[in-house]
Amino acid sequence: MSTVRFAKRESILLAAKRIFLLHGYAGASMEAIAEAAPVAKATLYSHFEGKQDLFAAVISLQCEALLNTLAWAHTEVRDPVAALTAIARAFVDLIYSEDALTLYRVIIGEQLHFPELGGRVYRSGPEPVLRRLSAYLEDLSVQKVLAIPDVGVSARLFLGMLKGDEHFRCLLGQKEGLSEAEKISLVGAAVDLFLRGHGYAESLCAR
Amino acid sequence: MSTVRFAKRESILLAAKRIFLLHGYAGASMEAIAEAAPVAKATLYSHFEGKQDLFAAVISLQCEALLNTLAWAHTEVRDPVAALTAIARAFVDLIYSEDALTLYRVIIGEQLHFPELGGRVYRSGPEPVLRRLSAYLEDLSVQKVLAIPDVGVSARLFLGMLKGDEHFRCLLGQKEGLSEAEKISLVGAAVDLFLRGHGYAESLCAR
DNA sequence: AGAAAAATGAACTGATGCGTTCAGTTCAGC
DNA sequence: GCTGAACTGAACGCATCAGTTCATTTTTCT
Repeated sequence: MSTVRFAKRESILLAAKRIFLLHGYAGASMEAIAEAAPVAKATLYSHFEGKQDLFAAVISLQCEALLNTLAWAHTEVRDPVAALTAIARAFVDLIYSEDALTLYRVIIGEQLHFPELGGRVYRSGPEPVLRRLSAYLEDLSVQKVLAIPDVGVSARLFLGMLKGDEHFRCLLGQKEGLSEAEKISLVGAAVDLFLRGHGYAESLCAR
Repeated sequence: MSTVRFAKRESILLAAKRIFLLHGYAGASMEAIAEAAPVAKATLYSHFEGKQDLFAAVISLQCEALLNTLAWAHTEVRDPVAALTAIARAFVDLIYSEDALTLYRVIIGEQLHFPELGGRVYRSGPEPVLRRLSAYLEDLSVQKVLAIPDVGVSARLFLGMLKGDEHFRCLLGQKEGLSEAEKISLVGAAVDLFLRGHGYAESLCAR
């Protein structure tokens, strides 16, 4: 029956994920993965072509998982503050999660070895949010709520404010992640600056 | 005489830099470095304790070199557009340079192995610029040119816009770097949004 | 020139790791 | 209960690599 084989495969992927994300590609050994699965090394090689294949599978799965955590809030054109805050919050929750940071670190470090995985990672978070945000800004622009000369540029600037300095420090290991208070403060400041910068007067934040 | 020994040391560091930044820590072998220096392996070990020591030395040197490329433009309080543009441009030139991107990739990937080097890298670019910018914004705030509730937050948002999405794509290998036109456009958009967002009316950009 | 310091190159140790092989065992399905 | 596919565990081949050793040569300093 294939249900047992399937379970083995899942078990291998789970162990491989743990070990690859913990030690990086070079630091992970196939023996360690087999031991952690737990599965014989021969079994491991009957499910996957080799180390690279297994790594790619793990990363793809993790990308998919991360993308699924994205909270796609409804965006009401009528209330830009709430809509932008919701988009920003979903983005921040995603990219500052421990899972995402770990994934980013591993992929960035191994980017010369696996150039195609960088694209997969980008498409599993930043890109969809960017598209979503651009579409929303386009709405705002068409409906004359905001004056946005270039929707793409503005969307990038907005997401940049959210990922900027703090995220880089997280990647460099200088920061664990963002606390709830930090997230709220960051999102609030970014939304505020963004809306004011685009001439949205009704920004009622008291800061 | 020690001038020859010094030259050997320089030669080793140069070769080590090339190879470490090209292949990463794990992908670089001491034999390859010795061969590229060119120097006998024993000589290599007479200059450095071991692989980790050599790596740390290389990274420190590279950090120092990068920091020295930073163009510290004079910041005139009277013309925020020019001053912010200058700061932004220096920052963008630094963090999007091929050398910096390579360094970031290697250090981020090896961050679990060398946690202290992350701090060194952050202090060799982002941090000094952040401090400089914060000081300048403080000036602007004190002189009532701009209303800035929290200088630190605003500075981070500004730098974030410059490093945001594009930089992440560079780290992930999805982009080579920034063209001159892209840099100008990015800096202009960020300065514009930032100043407008802080109620600076005389922003005369025609965008 | 001669002594001392440094560099060379080549071999060697010890360890790790990828991937394979194979004889024996387990287990689902008929 | 039998059959065949999947799994096991342990060993093996082969390669790479960090770091050491040492006899020989080159260079530097006195």
